[in-house]
Amino acid sequence: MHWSDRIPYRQLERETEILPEAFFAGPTIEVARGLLGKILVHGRTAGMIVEVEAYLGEEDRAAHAWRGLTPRTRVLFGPPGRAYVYFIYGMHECLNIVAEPDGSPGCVLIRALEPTTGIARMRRRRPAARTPEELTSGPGRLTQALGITRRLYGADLTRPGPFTLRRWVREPAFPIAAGPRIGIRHCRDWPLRFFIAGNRFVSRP
DNA sequence: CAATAGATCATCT
DNA sequence: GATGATCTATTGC
Repeated sequence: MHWSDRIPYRQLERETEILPEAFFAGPTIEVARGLLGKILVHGRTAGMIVEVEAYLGEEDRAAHAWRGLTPRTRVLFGPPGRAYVYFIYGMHECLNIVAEPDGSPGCVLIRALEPTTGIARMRRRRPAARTPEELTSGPGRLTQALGITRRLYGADLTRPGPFTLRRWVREPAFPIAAGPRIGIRHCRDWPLRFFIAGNRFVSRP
């Protein structure tokens, strides 16, 4: 029960369904909390979301959308349920999900996953990981493990295909905790980081 | 363990 | 030309 898949791909297809666009059209904070426990799928690899951060629109100075519409932030101002992938620190890709109705630029940063499916493939993509936690605990780590890059910028996660967000047909219950966001300068105290309390795959317990 | 340096580039000033 | 929603290896306790 160390490096083995918790959920085979076939079972994942059977027991989960794609989240509809309406799921992402609500207030960013609600969408962020709602994404906990959902399944991010890319190709034959997948993981359950255990940690996220909400980034609001013009009132949030830490958000990329704060400066308004630019070539990079274009997708944030479009319809919800799309992927906002950006490159940071000359090295890493980060995945966000666009929230709020068309025209309103909220988004949710995916910070950590619990790997469920395709773990052998994830290990090949992340040879530096020495434990299952190091595979997908961190925004740059999980994109590397799942093979997510800027190539997927603007992708629609609500359409059937290799890149989707899913929910369990029978949803389990779990405790949610909140705290300040990580690695930002502005709005440091806003409690917009949400995670599944007690989960080993959260990036900072 | 904790602290820190280095990698390295898109974006905006 | 500076900065950043990070990760890794290395050093020092």
